[in-house]
Amino acid sequence: MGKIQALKNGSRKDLIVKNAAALFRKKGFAASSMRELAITMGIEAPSLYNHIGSKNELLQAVCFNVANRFNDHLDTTLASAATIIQKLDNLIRFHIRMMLDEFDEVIVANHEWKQLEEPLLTNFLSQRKKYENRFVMLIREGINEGQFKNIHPHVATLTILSAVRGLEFWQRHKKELSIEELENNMVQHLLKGLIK
Amino acid sequence: MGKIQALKNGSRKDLIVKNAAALFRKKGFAASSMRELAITMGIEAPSLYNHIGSKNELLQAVCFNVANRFNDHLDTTLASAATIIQKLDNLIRFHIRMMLDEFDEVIVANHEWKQLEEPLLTNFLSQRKKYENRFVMLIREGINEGQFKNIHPHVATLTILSAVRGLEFWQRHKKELSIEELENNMVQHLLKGLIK
DNA sequence: ATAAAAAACTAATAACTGTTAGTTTTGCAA
DNA sequence: TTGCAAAACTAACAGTTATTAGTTTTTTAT
Repeated sequence: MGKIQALKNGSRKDLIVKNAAALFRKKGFAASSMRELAITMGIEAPSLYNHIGSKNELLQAVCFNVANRFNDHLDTTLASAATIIQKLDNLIRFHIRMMLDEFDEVIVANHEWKQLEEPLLTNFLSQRKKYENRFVMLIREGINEGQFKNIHPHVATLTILSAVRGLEFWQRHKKELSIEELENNMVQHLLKGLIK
Repeated sequence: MGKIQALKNGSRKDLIVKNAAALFRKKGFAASSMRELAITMGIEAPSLYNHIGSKNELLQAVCFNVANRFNDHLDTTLASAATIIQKLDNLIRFHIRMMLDEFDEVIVANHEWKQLEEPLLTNFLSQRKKYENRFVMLIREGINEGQFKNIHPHVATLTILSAVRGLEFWQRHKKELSIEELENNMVQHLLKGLIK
């Protein structure tokens, strides 16, 4: 068997991580075996260990890559000169695009973080809590400035982030709606409501 | 070791299913072992098989119990004399209460249905699709009658159902808000929006 | 008290798990 | 063409898994 093909940009390890994300999403982390992952690469399971350290390391790579992407975007958005509503709009749209563009990775990070090992599990959870708190503060700011309704900011944050996460089930209607239309529909619903 | 204690109402099997739901929620189905489950019952793993047929049967019980609860409630709600908005309000509040009251079971059904075996996997998914379609039709009806904004009804359905499912992360703020206040906040956000 | 049924136990198995050690093959640079 | 590093291979392991078979204990009903 010949060597596996590398991506144009990225090491062989990156390709393994990408295939792992796809496999973990379909079957779940614990129900996925290294032998199955090896098949997607066209090699034997032990050969994977020329490129990676362990199965758990693959999950870590996926989860923290996703976390970093979200954290970086939140940094730049909150630091921008946009209005509160523009910032929130921007954040929602970014979450939607991440769900669609990095489908496997984001879903794995959302579903399988429980299987991370300490101290990474604690690290991941505290990062997520911090992210959520900054989101809450933005909404609280909007309430204080009189632009948002007096909705409990934790509830509003949960509602928004969860609604977007639900896009993992969107695949069925991809053709009916463009990404931009999808974004507009969700943003309108979450910001202005369903009732006329 | 004596016999395990039965619930006041319910067989020993029901208690096993209940403990299984709690275990599966905490660790995930595939990462949970029958030995761990046996420990929660205070017995040895093989003794479980005096009451149940297989590990997978436990997952089936959890998933289809939840599905039946939701289907039954949807039946009665849609058949009621309430207005469209009242029906939708009613459905959202039921989902919220199910998330809080049947925490373990609903989360397991939402997360671990992938591990169901055929033909039950297909059965479960078609039930869920059917449920979702009836939800979509209710919203479409509201749009046609001019009560709802012209939001793509599949998107609105996804937004509402996903937002509520996110209550699996709510535990942290339980004390700050009563269940009724939580319901009111979420319903207002999902029906009337965040922006004033 | 006794018989029957329910439910616990111990021992064992075959399949599968992630991972290692050691060896051979491959592909690129000289 | 040759040498070397990267990356594949085979064989194997120690541990865990769900589950079965067979036996003993416990509870229930008469």
